[in-house]
Amino acid sequence: MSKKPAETQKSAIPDDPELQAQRFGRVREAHQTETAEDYVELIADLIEAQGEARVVDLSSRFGVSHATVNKVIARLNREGLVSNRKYRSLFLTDEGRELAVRCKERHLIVFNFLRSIGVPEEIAEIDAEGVEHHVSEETLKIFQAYISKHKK
Amino acid sequence: MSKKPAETQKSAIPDDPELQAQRFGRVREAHQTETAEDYVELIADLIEAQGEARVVDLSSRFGVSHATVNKVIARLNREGLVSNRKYRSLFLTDEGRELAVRCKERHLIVFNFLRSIGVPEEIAEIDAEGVEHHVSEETLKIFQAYISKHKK
DNA sequence: CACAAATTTTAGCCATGGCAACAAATTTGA
DNA sequence: TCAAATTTGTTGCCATGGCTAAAATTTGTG
Ligand SMILES: [Mn+2]
Ligand SMILES: [Mn+2]
Ligand SMILES: [Mn+2]
Ligand SMILES: [Mn+2]
Repeated sequence: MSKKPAETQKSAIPDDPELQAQRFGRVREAHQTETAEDYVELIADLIEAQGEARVVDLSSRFGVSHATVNKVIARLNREGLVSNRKYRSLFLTDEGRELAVRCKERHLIVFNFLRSIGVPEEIAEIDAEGVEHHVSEETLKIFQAYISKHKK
Repeated sequence: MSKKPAETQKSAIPDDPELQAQRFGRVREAHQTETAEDYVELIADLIEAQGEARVVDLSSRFGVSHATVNKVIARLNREGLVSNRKYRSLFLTDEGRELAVRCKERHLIVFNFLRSIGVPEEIAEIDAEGVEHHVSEETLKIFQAYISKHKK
């Protein structure tokens, strides 16, 4: 029953269970940090562009209710990424600011890479927003190298 | 306070709020379907490789408890992707099988693309597992074209 | 100032996907 | 055969991130 023709199977046989589990574990980890990453990135952008970041802005730019934003902000505060006082605009802690910088760099590399292989701008914007959280440092370096090599 | 030097800012000004909201909405949509995609894909692989897919296998390969697997399977059943009878191994519905095929194709394209730009095998395996869910059809076509052009 | 509008917070609800612990069924093997 | 081991299912807990509705605060206007 498990005697397949010894041909080189497409892939059929999933790899070692533990290896596979590690990979899925990595994806779950990424999901854990994803919200935090997008929030600090957008907060940093808003502060830079408008001088301050308000719940209303996050709400409209993320496309979620302000109640949701509040709940997430509470978590980020608890985790030391955001510092906020009641009814006042939002600030990043040092840690939050550092994370934002790293995320913006990464986001831009993913976006530029997609553009450089020919993905249309708006599509690249959409894909980058999700892909960024799942690209390893190694792959990021390769993206960066590719961009450098292919820019005029 | 909001008077920046009129230089060409890196990106600073986030784009139109509604556009941005659409992008994040897309990412949230992808997260909705992500679990289903990985499950049907793995179930299909297991059936192909071992003749059947059991809760135990999913549990060990995803690296989560069997209780979690059970809960997800219940949802996939409710959504018409998986058909299962108590204490029996798992099956895909026609719809589930179709989804699995599409997901495997997409997964493979993402993986092969990463390999073709020089990402090491295991890194490519890890990244592909997350990236696959956030790559648009358009980008996928570009990936595919790139692979075709660069295969020896 | 006073009051209306906008913003923020809170409360309470839901679905998903994690977990441990216990219960039930099936399979294995002595 | 039948007891032990394995597998599967169930229950109840938690955190996250969605929502609506209502309350509290700040802001802006007359
Ligand atoms: Mn993102
Ligand atoms: Mn981003
Ligand atoms: Mn995946
Ligand atoms: Mn996959």
